[in-house]
Amino acid sequence: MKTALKVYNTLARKTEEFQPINPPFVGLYVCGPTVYSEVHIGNVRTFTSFDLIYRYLLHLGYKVRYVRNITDVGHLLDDNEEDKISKKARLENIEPMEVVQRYTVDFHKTMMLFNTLPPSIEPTATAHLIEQIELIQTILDKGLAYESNGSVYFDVLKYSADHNYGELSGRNIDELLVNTRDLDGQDDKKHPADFAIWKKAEPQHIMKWNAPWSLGFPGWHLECSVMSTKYLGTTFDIHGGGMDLKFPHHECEIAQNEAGYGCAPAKYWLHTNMLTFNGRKMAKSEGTGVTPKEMITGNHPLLTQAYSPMTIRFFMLQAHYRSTLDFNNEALQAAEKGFRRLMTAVKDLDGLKSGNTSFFTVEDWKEELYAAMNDDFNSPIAIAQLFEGVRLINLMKDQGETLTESDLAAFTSAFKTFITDVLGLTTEEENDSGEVDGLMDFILQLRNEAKARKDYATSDEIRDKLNELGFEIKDGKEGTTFSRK
RNA sequence: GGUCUCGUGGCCGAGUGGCUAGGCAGAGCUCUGCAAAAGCUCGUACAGCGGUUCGAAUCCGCUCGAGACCUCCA
Repeated sequence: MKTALKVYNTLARKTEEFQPINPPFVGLYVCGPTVYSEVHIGNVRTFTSFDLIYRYLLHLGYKVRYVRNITDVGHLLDDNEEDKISKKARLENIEPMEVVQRYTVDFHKTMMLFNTLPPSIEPTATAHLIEQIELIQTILDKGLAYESNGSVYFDVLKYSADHNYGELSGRNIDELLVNTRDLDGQDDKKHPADFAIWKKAEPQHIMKWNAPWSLGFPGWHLECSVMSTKYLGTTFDIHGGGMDLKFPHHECEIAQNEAGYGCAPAKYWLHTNMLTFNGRKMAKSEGTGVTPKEMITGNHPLLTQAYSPMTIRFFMLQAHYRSTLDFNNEALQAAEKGFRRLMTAVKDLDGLKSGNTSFFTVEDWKEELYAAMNDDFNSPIAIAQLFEGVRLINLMKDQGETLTESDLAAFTSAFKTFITDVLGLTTEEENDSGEVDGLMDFILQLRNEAKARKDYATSDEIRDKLNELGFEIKDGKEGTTFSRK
């Protein structure tokens, strides 16, 4: 390969060459979902983006430990309001951990539909309470947090005396201090910019644990600091998440790690962009989230039809992970057709015969594929290159072009590997047994016999009827094939 | 109000100082009994106005428009 992998590092605000701390090992931490409701399709995009990144790192031969947490501790909505998980539990009159269980299972099922690989470790916040309490104590001991009415707050002002709080999200502390909104009920804090690392629970709060400071629950940012450190070490390679987590979540995480462990948690910070719907960000809290189920069933007022998980995955991969992607029916339908054409080519690849000469240079074609992915995981370009491959495949199939045996093998392998292993695209199961194939072969044989005796009335009738039933008939040079519409 | 991002052909979406992105849709042609599929060709796009430059969609400034973060959020 001529090019090296480069990644856009939010911390540096530029694209940098990717150099793992301990090659061939790579530590990758991604902020996972809060399991208080179904994920929406925007969440799916983020995890699909990191799935692409994970898959490509694996493909390059790195030994990746991919950690993605499950946030199962509720966190405050805002003042005097109970947290999301407790609220949901109260509304549905069930245990908070039932909420957690239900939506964790749902999350896994959904991500499997979209063919994302499971992480190596998927730790939960509730299972790491002890570690979180320990980190709070450490930060307290170092004098960078203070206790107030049973809650513990991170002392941002004191921390920023010799640390650059705001380095990730590009804010400076003075502006932050001036611009922090004045919320009620923050009297416990010395300063509005301070954030809770332990919060005393109100009596009605259901999820709570005993800690030296109070019966309460940990601050939201804490779990990631603790779990990433526990499983990947104090400094690991890549920390990822949605752009919306840059501030305050990731900024606070860095501060906690610096304060508690004395070093920055990650070398590279990668942030994925949002999915918009009619130009607006999807957010659970805004009620603008379209769920994967609604997408797959088409059961949503703004959708004119259902879209399969692979169509959606392909659609997402056609945009770069750092760009916003807007959603509409026309674009999704285009993706559906394009995806089908791509997968048809994959199938056609197996029927190709090699020749004595090659009509293009496989290595050059491959090189561009890798160059695209090495450029900060540019999947849209990689897909464009794959479509160039589709054209080449069709030329071999229909126009008599050839590759030598070894070139054809190399091309086939690269083409398939990229689609299946790197992009994670699979043929949608048509839940056929061999029965349909057998039946179709028989019917098409009858039709070809009719054609042979120029009985076009019969052959067209068969084709039209099969068409109605959802099968598309194609008469090619090498015989007749069919596909589902 | 502060910080920042973006505005590309009918739609989605790459690129980013001079070289074809790609997909879908549309038009024409070839192949074919017809059709489908496929191949080839085409539209000459970069919000507007200035500036820098031999040359800008790409750099700078302004204007307009959209969005994100500053508060839970992927």
